Amino acid sequence: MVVRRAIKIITNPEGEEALSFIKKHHQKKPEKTVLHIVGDCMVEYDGRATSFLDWGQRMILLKQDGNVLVHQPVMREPINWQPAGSKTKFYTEEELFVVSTRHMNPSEKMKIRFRTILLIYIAQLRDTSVLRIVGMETDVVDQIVSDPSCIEEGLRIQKREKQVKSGMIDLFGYDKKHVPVIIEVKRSVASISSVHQLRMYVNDIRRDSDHAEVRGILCAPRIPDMVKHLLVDYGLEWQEIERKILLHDDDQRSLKEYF
Amino acid sequence: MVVRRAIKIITNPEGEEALSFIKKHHQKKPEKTVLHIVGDCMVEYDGRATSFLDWGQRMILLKQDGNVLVHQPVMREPINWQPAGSKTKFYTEEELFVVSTRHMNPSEKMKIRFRTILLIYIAQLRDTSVLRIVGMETDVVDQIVSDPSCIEEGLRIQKREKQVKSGMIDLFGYDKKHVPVIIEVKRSVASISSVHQLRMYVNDIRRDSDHAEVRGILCAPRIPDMVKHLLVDYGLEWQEIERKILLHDDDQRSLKEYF
DNA sequence: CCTTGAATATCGGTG
DNA sequence: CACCGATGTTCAAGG
Repeated sequence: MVVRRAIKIITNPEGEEALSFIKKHHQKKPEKTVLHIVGDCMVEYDGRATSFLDWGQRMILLKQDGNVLVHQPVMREPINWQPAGSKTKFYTEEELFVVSTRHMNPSEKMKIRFRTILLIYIAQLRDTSVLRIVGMETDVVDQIVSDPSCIEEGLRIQKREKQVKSGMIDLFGYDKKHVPVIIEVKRSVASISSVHQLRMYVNDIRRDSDHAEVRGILCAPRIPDMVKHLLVDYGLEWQEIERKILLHDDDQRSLKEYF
Repeated sequence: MVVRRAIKIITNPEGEEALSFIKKHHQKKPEKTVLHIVGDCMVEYDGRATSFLDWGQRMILLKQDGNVLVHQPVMREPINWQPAGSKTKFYTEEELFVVSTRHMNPSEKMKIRFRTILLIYIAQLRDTSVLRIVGMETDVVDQIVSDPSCIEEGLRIQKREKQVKSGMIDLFGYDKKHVPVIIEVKRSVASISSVHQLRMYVNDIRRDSDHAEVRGILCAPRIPDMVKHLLVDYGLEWQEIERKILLHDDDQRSLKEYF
């Protein structure tokens, strides 16, 4: 069944026209409508930061949850925005159409003044679908727990998520010589801060246990040379692990069908 | 169909209509035009991850730089997207209008199939303005330099951006008892890694100077309790600072004028 | 080109 | 509500 829901459009309106158009179609139930404006505007923002954006042609999107996005013709990110829960008012000021948005906690406000408006549309969109991410990554921690030999022969894992002073150790165990082993797992690229983290854990365990020797292993899909050098400096070890992705059968079928 | 000089609009087109509309107005110079589609669609994505999004009414934005955003009626983030540099093709498949986007390195593809289209517009937008943000971290550093007493009475700043082994110290000076003081400034929320950083700097200075005592102060607008505890553990200090915005005269005027 | 760190990060899960 | 960790993070700066 094809459902065609209402969309209201106005092109090239003057300020007052735009205002009455929005008052008529948006103000009643803004929590059910999206509003899109294309036009030449300038933007002021004050809140967590403060910014000014001079005149230019942009696309403004007001969503049902109060999000307001100001998109330039390039870039993935909006150049300005207001977070969900923001309240928006519309008015004219010196014949210019103004969109003014406020948010509480954190306190933020954004003001968009339009010099020219090319298009406004207002629509009640319905979308109940949720994204299914099917490339379920096999949990590396699970993988190591179920088969510690993938890290090293004779390794026994004793605990996962072991709390120590500096934070939470991903995996804790002992090697075949009964030396304590700390394993820090990173999902993507390991960074220098991962090394610091691991180093702190090793120190914590060294202090708290009677073992003079404590090993630390950093596990990640990719470990830059810089990080490896630092690991060597601190007497730590590493293991580059592969990310395994499991697809469900029906997703396999879908993938083949669509691409 | 309503046509204006700077923006082309079509409403409620069938698949073939939509296709010829886009071929006519977009395909010539996609690097100069933005394209926006509102309609009932489903989205498949495969690349760094893999995902499926079932039918629903969404807003699709193709930007001049190849970015493609799929926006649901809620949320600040696009539910699906393709990065800048992506190439997009349009065609019909079993009478459905399809937008297919590819990106190289990393290899990613996204396919949007439309069941119903409410609106398409194509526009050549011009926006040369850049965002001016005021209230940067350097301002906080400036603030402390110009008035060290905002941190502590008797504090003297000797150097900013002092290079040590582990990195760059934001501010270095001495307190009223001539004890070296290292100040690490964070623009927003301080994290545990900030503590590690500061701790390394303190150790560096302790090693390189003859002072047995070296103080380290973490300055940030917000410091979580966890981080404070860690600071206490390591004998470090902190100061929650307020972001003061130093505005240029014209910005002052703007702020006063607009808010 | 690679790497690093910041962000008005956003967003979801957990206590 | 606060905090923490992941993100298909994105983005800009620096080597």
